[in-house]
Amino acid sequence: MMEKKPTLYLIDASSYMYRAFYALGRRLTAPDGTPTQAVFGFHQMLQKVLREKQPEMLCVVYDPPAPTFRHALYPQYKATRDRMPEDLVVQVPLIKTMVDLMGIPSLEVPGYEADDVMATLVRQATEKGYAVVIVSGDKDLHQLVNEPLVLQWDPQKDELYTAEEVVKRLGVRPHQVRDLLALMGDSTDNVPGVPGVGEKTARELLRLFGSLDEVLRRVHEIPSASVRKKMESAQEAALLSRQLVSLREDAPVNFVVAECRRRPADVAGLRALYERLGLRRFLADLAKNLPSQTAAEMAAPPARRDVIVRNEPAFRRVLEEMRQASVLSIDLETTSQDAMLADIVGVALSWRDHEAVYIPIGHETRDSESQLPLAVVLEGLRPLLEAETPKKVGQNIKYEWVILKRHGIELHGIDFDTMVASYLLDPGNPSHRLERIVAEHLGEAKATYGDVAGVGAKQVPFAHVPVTKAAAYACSDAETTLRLVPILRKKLEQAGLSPLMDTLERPLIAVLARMEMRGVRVDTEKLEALSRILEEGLRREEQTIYAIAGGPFNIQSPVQLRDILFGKLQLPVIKKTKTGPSTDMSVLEELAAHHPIAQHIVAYRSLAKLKNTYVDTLPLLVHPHTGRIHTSYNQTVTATGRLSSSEPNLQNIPVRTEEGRRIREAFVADPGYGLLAADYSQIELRIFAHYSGDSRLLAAFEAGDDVHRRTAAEIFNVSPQDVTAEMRRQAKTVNFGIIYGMGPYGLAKQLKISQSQAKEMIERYFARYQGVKRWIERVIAQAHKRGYAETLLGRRRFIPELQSRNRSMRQLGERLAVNTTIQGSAADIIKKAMIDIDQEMQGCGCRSAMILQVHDELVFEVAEEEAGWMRAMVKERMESVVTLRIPLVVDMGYGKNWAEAHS
DNA sequence: CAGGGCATATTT
DNA sequence: GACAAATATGCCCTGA
Repeated sequence: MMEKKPTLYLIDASSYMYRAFYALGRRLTAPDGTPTQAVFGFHQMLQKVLREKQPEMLCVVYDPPAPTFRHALYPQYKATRDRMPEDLVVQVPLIKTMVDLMGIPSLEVPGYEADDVMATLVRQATEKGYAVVIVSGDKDLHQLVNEPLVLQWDPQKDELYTAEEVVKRLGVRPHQVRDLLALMGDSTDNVPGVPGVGEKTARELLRLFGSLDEVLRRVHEIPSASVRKKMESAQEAALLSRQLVSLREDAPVNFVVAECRRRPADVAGLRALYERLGLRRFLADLAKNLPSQTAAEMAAPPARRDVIVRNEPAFRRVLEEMRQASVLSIDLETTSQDAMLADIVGVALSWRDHEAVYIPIGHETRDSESQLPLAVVLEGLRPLLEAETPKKVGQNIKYEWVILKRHGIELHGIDFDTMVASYLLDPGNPSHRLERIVAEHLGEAKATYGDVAGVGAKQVPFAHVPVTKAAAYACSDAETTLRLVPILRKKLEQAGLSPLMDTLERPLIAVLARMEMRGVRVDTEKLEALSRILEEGLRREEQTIYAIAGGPFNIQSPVQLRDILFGKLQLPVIKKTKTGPSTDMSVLEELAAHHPIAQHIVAYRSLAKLKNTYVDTLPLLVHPHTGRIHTSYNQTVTATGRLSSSEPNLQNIPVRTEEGRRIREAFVADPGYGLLAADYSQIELRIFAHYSGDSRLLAAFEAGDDVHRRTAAEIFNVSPQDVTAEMRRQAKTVNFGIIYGMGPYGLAKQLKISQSQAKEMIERYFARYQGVKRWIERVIAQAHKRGYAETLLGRRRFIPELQSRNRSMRQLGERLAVNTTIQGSAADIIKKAMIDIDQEMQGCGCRSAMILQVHDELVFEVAEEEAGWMRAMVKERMESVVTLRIPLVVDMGYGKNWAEAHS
């Protein structure tokens, strides 16, 4: 039997260099300032090819320097192209070096463009019976597609161009592509084509005649007189164009199988290159995608000395060593991701690079015969953990803080959190998992939790992981965290983020931990009663809807609902989603005018939402021991610097509707306590006023006016006392819209007015608040220049969208720059207030506690006898946390439950 | 049957 | 496509 021949992958280098260069903008540079975004993008593309295709044979083909034979043919060839940007020029040799070091063959033939070289290799390889995949997104190369032997693939878009796909894209078969390009021309390469003939005409001509030669031979048969005339006068141009776009198959190269085989990578060379370019994370990529043994070794962590502590003498020795340490990395292994429910299974500690210890405690496996009791371990560690030194570091150390506190140990001396540091360095990054941080900043591959305990259905409790396996994992966590600290600290320093870390985010860790632990009391009986009421309402709406629809269906299924509304009832389609007509709230509101069913669906949805998401779910989250609800405050999630809350999310508890307020009534204070709610009044608009220095906006806040009323008076040109409720409502929407960068379209939709009216309203706003307009322009310009937006306390969010070549993406980037500055500064302010207030409360040993944060609001559970003091202290701290050009104002409310406190 | 994508809903 | 930041739920399809 004949062995199957490997497929040859030909990689079109230029197109990916350009694409990577422009796609990533100017964000990536090496420590020495060398731009690296093209190297980065090229690497990503190569990794994808290697990972997904594991090619045995491949070759990267470069374009040679101009001129090529085409310039001899037509001096203006590619004359309209800008010169390669200098920032890209310097990256080309880096990319070539990288390709060489990776052991990937490459070619560059003077006088012949990469396309011609590839065409030649395609011919030679297919003649020998090899299949070829052309790795490129370029449409010129479609002419080489020749199934089944020759295919084109674009790994970045993940599109495979078969002959059929080419027809779909261009409307002609692959062999007709060059004739199509010859007729229509190609503006990027300055190929003239036939003047007046575009893509449509060219395609039609080829459909009628099959080829350019036929078109020219039977030019008198062309049905349209004008096209006929154009063709007659441009025969020369058409033939020249065809020469230009035709790929030559006679480049002076020889396809030699052995020369296209992948060679082993030069590990040391790559390491040096990546180190120099500040792309250490690539080392970890390599380990995954290069089968080469050396590459895997290279990216594996340096050998680490793990000690498993199984008896008391060993534990005492370890404690003695730790007492001498200045920094201690700590990682608890437990039975749950939820710190309030987790039981300790083991403790990993590291205080010297490449060394760590694991103390198994609660493993239930065959190799767990000798484990120290939890109490012994905790009592042994207590003095170290409660002291300021050694300094404690960790990855999400709030988790350890809460668990230790539950065991009566208060962790002191928290010095660094790698998760928080990674977040501050790049808050837009969706992952701050340890393995990703290690890959990026240490260039090492690391086992994940899933690798050790399994994922999904196959996941086992950590206690069932064998001690040796658990130890390796836990030690690697603690030890890599320790080594990350100085590296991340330095990067924070270089970015000017150290003060934000030291004075805001790090002190906040313990504050959030205390809030989570205290939790909030929920009146489950009240919720159960509410559940029954909602149940009844749901049943009633359901019956009504079935009656109108003429039969039962699943109202909660968008698909079935779509069939009923737009099929059976023939209601007009207002807007569409990706999958079909939309049935969301705004659509149903409009449909209410056409058909009574719409309002019932709105009512049903609203009841179902409240019941399923809040009323029936909150009681399930009551902690079995504390009887309270303990949310998680996530410090490293949002791109703007806000906190988020989950399990449950207490930041989106309903407030607008009557039923919603009933839910807030179920959030109650303990007996002897009350709830104090304190919220910043108009904080985002105040920040706007502060930053912009706009005289009218500043005056409104200084006078203590109702800003929305003032805005209404300004944009409707009436005196404040003549502002109607409707005018105020519209002005309020405009004010919020400005913060979010809303355009005429969005405002029109929101206010249900015409787009021209909305446009006029925005224009009037900016005419009255010219300082605001100028500031927005300034912020956008600065973000363009720096590549990031910056908040009041120096938080940075990178905005790659600003470098997009897509206009709407760029505009999104500009809105992000404005909104992040405002929203992020508000987040900075309230975080600082939380720290100040917490410090005040810790200092006086009071019984009251901060329990909730909802972006511009803090909620406290206040001991009745402390209520007066708390009220004054909280207001004072919140209002004086920073000094802006206008005062910060805090509104307060007090009551037995959250609804009452909110007024 | 788990997991992911989508549509929808809630908050600031 | 058009207005920023989040989390949660139910449906429905995909793939083991």
